[in-house]
Amino acid sequence: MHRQQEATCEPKTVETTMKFRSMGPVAKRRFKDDVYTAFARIPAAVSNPHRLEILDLIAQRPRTVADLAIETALSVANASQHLQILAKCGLVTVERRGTFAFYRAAGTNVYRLLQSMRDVAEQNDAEIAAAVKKHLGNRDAGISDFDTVRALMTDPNVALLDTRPSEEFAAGHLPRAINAPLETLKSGKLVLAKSKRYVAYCRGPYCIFADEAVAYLRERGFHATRIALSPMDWEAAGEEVSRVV
Amino acid sequence: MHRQQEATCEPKTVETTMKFRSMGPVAKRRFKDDVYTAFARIPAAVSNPHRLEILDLIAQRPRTVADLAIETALSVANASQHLQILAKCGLVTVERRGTFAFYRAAGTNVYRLLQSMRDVAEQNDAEIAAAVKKHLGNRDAGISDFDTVRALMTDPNVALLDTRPSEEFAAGHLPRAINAPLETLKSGKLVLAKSKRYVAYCRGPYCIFADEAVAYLRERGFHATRIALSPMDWEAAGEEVSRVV
DNA sequence: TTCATATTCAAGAAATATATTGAATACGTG
DNA sequence: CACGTATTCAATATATTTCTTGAATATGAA
Repeated sequence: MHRQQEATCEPKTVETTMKFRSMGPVAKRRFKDDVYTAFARIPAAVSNPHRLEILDLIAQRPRTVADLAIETALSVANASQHLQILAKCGLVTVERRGTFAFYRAAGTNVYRLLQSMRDVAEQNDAEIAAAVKKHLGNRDAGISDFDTVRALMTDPNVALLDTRPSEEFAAGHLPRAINAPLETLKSGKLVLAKSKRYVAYCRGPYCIFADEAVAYLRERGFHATRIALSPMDWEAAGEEVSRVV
Repeated sequence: MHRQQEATCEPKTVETTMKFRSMGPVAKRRFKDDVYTAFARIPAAVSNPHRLEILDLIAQRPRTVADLAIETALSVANASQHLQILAKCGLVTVERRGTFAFYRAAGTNVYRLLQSMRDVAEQNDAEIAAAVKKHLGNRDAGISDFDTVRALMTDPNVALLDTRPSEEFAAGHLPRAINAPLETLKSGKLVLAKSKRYVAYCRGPYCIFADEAVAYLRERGFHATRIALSPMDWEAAGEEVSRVV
């Protein structure tokens, strides 16, 4: 609820609320059932692991059905069905170009929903921490504090590395970040300095692109760390991301 | 994700990330499946209309199973099962006193999750607006802007009315609000003035307590409007609510 | 101890969600 | 037009969720 409105002290509900007609207990129950059933559509849409993964992926950049099917290891038909469920309640939008259907996240409020789900999951549900620990051990996803990241962005001794694929970098990255997926690092095309501090980020705290990049750099004697903040977090907080034109 | 951390520029992930071992494609898929399955527990828990209603109710104040069963028109056994699902992933906590089990919302982050679900639902899913309109017509839930509410709270010509039951008022209300459920208004125990502006609130934009109070007051010639903001919104934004001791 | 009450448990039926399969549609290209 | 490709549709089998029912447990009071 509650998109912020202009601060006028005179509430503007006078005439509309006038029409309120009181409901009997049966009508009240029907009303509640209808409203809660309607609202439950949203969590139902994101209550499936595959749809969560799909949303995370298209939050990074628009993707076609076939793209998503490959990345999520689903059949194309199945991916299409999941996307339709997401589209039906407005979480994603489609743009059709020729035979292709480009799906994208409907808005930053969708990402904010994902954020607050993760927040609750991490703080309240021990089983989630266990699932992550099982695969990644005690690894720390790194800081996600905006002021710290802002400081890193302007520090001349720091190089911010966006370790995601170039398409995602192009669709939106942290200001001053350099696109450095593992392949690019391995290719040796980037000139690195031992005197620099490399700070890597990727899609978020549970993405391992940044971990891979950090491990690679450290093995070669560079100073590298990861942060948990993603460009989506940055944008969802109202900050500007940079795009490749 | 992303609880804010202290702003230290030196990331503290140095040793832990050191241990990162790269995964093969099969391990990566297993990792993603595990993580997304774990995270999906949270939306799955809130994807049921009855559990949404239960959460909304215990966000207002702790309640027993029997209480909730009555308020939601569920059988006690069914309500208990729903509560256990919510408890299993940490959305609610139980405190047992004698034979009673008091369930309460686990924290403000749970309410924030509900908020962002509502936000997405309202902005992205037309079917939800339709469900509300079907029962309430074009009624406006009123402002939910914090600065405006702050101004109303200090305006001497305005009386803030908390139209919820007294138990919920006691558990937390907006500063300077007066508890005025419909029954209390009808009882005539409250001294009202035509010169005052009455501003009513209740559990949130889809609660009709405030509408009922406003309709009652207007019929009797008082100046009354409703706002959409609830004490939970107020508290979730980091503001202080008042409690009855 | 016996009883009443609050809650939970367990088993089964009904409803819903999901993945698979193969076919259908729709578009661009030669 | 015919063909290849991207996507969607429709039907089915399977798995999961939900509600109901009746019993079980646990606590406090008589």
